[in-house]
Amino acid sequence: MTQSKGSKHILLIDDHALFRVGIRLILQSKVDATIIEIEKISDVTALDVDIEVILLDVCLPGINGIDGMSILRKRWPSVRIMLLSALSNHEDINKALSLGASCFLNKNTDPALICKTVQTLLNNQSLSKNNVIQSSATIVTQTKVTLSPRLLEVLTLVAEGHSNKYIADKLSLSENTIRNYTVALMDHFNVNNRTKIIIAAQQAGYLN
Amino acid sequence: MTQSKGSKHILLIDDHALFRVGIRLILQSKVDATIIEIEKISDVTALDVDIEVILLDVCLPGINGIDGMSILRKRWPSVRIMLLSALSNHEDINKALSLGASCFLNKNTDPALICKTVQTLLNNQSLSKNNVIQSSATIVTQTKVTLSPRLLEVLTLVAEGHSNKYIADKLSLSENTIRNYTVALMDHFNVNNRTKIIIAAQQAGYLN
DNA sequence: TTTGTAATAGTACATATGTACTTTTTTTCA
DNA sequence: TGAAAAAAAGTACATATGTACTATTACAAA
Repeated sequence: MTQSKGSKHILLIDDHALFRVGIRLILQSKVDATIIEIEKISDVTALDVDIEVILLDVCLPGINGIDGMSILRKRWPSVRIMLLSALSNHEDINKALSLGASCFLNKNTDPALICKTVQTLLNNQSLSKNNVIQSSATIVTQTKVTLSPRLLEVLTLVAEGHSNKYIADKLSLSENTIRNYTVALMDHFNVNNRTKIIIAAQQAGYLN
Repeated sequence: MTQSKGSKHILLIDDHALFRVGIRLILQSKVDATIIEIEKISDVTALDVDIEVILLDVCLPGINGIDGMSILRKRWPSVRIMLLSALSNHEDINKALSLGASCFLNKNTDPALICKTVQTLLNNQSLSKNNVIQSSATIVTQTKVTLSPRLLEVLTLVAEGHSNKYIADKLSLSENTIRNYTVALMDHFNVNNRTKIIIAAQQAGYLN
């Protein structure tokens, strides 16, 4: 599988060169995208590309992967993030998923499964539920697909405190449509009212 | 007027020693409080006192007075802030007032009026409307009194995204009471729904 | 000692939000 | 080309919020 037209980009963030080489080797022949490597979260400032998928090590020098997610999200609002960790505890997993990670997986996960997952995310498909927990040592979890541009637009307006009616007028849409979008946002963030949408979106770095 | 029982504290923030001396002289004999002086916003970290009123210069080295208000508000949620400036433009005034300043006044305001205003704020009274704009050069403006402890408590819960019903149960109050409090919060921040309460409170430094 | 404010609670009504679906059209991609 | 997803809009109903008042109690300050 070689690169085609739109050429997507995967960003690999890990401070161990050896691990980066390993991942690159696993993905390179199987996945249709350019792989970019950096060592730590703060290196993203130097990048000037659109990124579709990020493979992010939890344990990093400086800002750790989980706390760094909001920085990455601010930079690329629709990016899908895969967290990688040597050992995985439930707290990390839950925090990562609630902050909008697409999955969380153990570094000793079967390479074929890593490839498959990356490709699914590149395709902007939702991960299948049957790989929620794989085998004893290997953990993979899934959430929903990222927010569409329109949802992101509505999110911004909701976060400015506007009513559905105002947003509808502003975007020349019906109030029902905006209501449907706020429902989609509540589903996405797993909350049940618009104030919690704002709080969750702030924490996940979707705003500002 | 000498100091009595509870001894209140006024914090004077200005980088010009000469001005600080001037203000101290004006206030000392007329106002019933201890006056503490610092040169810049960042010096507040060293303070370990409750402050009731802050006289804050707009033009400061480092963080300017208006931007620094949220830091001061975080430190003392109920403090009443008086902004002082040599020249006063409408933008500054409006921003300051929307961020919860109690008044904005020109440095060449009549000393007697400064004293009277400080004393009114110390007494936790609302400033009278007739000193909104005094004479040509001198500007004084007013807003409401700061949030009571109970309102601050409700604000925190609203800002966590909870419903009126939930907050009522949590505080063992009626839902009607919470509704009355949210109205008070909307009045205070000059907004018309709870999401805007959160946004305004965040900007003013009431949260975190 | 009266005046004022905070804290509490209420009523009644209008409007906004949230829940739970169906439907149509357009775009995208395998 | 055909299936899937995004975008748009609808209906109907339940619940939450916002508006606009009144009322009681307790406490603190002039």
